[in-house]
Amino acid sequence: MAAGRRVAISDVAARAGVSPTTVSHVLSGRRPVSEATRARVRSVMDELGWAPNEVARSLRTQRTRTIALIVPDITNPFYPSVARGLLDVVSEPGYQVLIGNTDGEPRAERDLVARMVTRSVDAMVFAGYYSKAADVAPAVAAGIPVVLMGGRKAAPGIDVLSSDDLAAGELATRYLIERGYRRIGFITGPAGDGPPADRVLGYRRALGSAPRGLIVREEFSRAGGTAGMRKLLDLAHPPRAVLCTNDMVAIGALDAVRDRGLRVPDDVAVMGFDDIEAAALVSPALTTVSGDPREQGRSVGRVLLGRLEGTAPSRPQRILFAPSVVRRDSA
Amino acid sequence: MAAGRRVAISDVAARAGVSPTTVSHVLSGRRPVSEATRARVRSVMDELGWAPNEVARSLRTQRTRTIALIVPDITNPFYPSVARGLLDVVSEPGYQVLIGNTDGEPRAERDLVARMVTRSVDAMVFAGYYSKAADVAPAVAAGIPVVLMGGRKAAPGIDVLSSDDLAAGELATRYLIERGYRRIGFITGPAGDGPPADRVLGYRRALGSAPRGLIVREEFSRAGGTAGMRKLLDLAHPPRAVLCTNDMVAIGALDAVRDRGLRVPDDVAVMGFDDIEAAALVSPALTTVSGDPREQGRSVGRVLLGRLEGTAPSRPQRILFAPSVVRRDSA
DNA sequence: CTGAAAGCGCTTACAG
DNA sequence: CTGAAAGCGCTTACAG
Repeated sequence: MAAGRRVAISDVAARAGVSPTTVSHVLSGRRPVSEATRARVRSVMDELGWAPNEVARSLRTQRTRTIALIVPDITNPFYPSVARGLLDVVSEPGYQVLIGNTDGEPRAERDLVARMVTRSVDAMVFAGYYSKAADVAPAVAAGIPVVLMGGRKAAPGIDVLSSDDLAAGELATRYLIERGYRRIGFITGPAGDGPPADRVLGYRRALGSAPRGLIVREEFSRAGGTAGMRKLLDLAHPPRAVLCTNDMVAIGALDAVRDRGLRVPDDVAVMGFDDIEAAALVSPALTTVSGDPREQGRSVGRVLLGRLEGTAPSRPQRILFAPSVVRRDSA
Repeated sequence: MAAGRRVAISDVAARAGVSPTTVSHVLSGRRPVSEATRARVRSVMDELGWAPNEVARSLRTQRTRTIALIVPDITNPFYPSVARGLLDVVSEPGYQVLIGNTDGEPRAERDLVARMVTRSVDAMVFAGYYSKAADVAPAVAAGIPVVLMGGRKAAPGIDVLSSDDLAAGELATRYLIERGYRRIGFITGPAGDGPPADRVLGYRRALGSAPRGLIVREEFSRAGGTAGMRKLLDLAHPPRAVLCTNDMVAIGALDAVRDRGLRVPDDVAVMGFDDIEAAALVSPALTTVSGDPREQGRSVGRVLLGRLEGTAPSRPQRILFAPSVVRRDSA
């Protein structure tokens, strides 16, 4: 299939009767080349169908124009959206993205980070459920700019971009309050920290007073949502609105309301977080709070591009993404 | 940040008092190295934290251990699953995947294919809504093995793997027939070819006789499904079961049934294709036909690996993926 | 069991 | 305006 040797810059040079140096310069425009020479070289390039070998170029320039994107599960719709946003901004300047899937396994994470360093990626975005600076230490040591998504704090050489879950919890709660709800329940997961805990924190903050017995802990799943909603509905004074830690849990909560022969939002309003695709498709369509993952990806791309262009070796950033309410029918 | 020059194989060699040749050989195991030397080199590698520079290695070996995955929209959940399946099989042998998003635009497609060739990817998977051999010609010309997903026919240097949509249409229809349905409707999209047309073809084939007036054409959308179902329900003899060209259309059909105060599946059974995430989450949960995208990705990976190992320069393959019914509550 | 040397295909000081 | 040469960091014939 491969018709012998690939054509190289030396072939173009020979055929055009110039040196490789000149060919390189007509390509880059980094130094003047006479009009005549330029035209001749150009036409030989076309004739031979030559394009510079990126690998050779990378070895020489020490830049690969490659960005590593390491995620726990590319199948979780949040990450493809992030990838899309990242591509939106880095494709134009010529970067490509190398994808890695870790399943959240520390071993796979270490392996992937190491391999990406070995491949001399120009930058790295590392997303994890609980990302820490230690996870990307080898990349930082190699001088590769990295942004951590979903982490808690910036560190030397590491920018951190995360959803503002506290703000999200607060926003959702205030949205409900503005619509006249006073007794608002919350179905969350097992105790712990991270995004779920922050969402509850925001809820408490918006409410001012700590709601008594209105926070229920279940699994992070549809079944968990169903169980949680049942408990809330069985209360002497059930809440008139309930916040669910994510959309999947909210969908489970919807199931429970339907099973009881009640109506959403007339009998209970239900609200989720994340805005997964299904949120718009269930019935009633779910009102939820979104962190706009594609925009997060774009933002990550911009930060990285800034680091790559080295415009001011500024101190590590921590950016929190403002959430917004996606208003639909369930609340 | 970068602490000066990266450590290279020559640094390891110097420090271990051997030649780079030997260091390379202890790494590759391609020729015997004395026990003592090997131990010394190994310990210097650890001490210096050296790992071979993949870029230099690629330039020398002419292999990048990189596979390009070019898709129309990484945000369409089918593709992340394919990506996952691909990673499942190619990660172990050390390949990484470079992702490209085309939005189905011919210009972007051409650009990406060209760039990937320039980067010397070892293999390419190109997925499009209507993939053609011409789209990947530059890769084939460069001797890069490519598999086309969603294309119609194999060609020299190109393997084609697609969902078997005809079988899917047939399977869905037979499933319904076995459950006692006789009048079966079909909501499809505007006339054309490709997967939707094949699904209808399979339906006709399973039915034997051409159903009169039970095929309805609408947009490929939720609204299209709603409109289509309304038409079907307005018939003098409405069908008792309806197949929808994809899950989104089926979800729209569900909306229409609900609006009429009818019940699924008691009054009408509804079935979709693709098994998108939302299929399991709507109510009633949608019975659908799946092409198992992750398995498709794995299969693509295996085909590519076979080509890369060059085990038998076999003729181009065309593989059709057998669909299966995902039985839930709507039919 | 080990090493010197060539070469993969570029870009970029250096020199004119 | 142009070219010769070095060098990025490896691997692999070739030689001993």
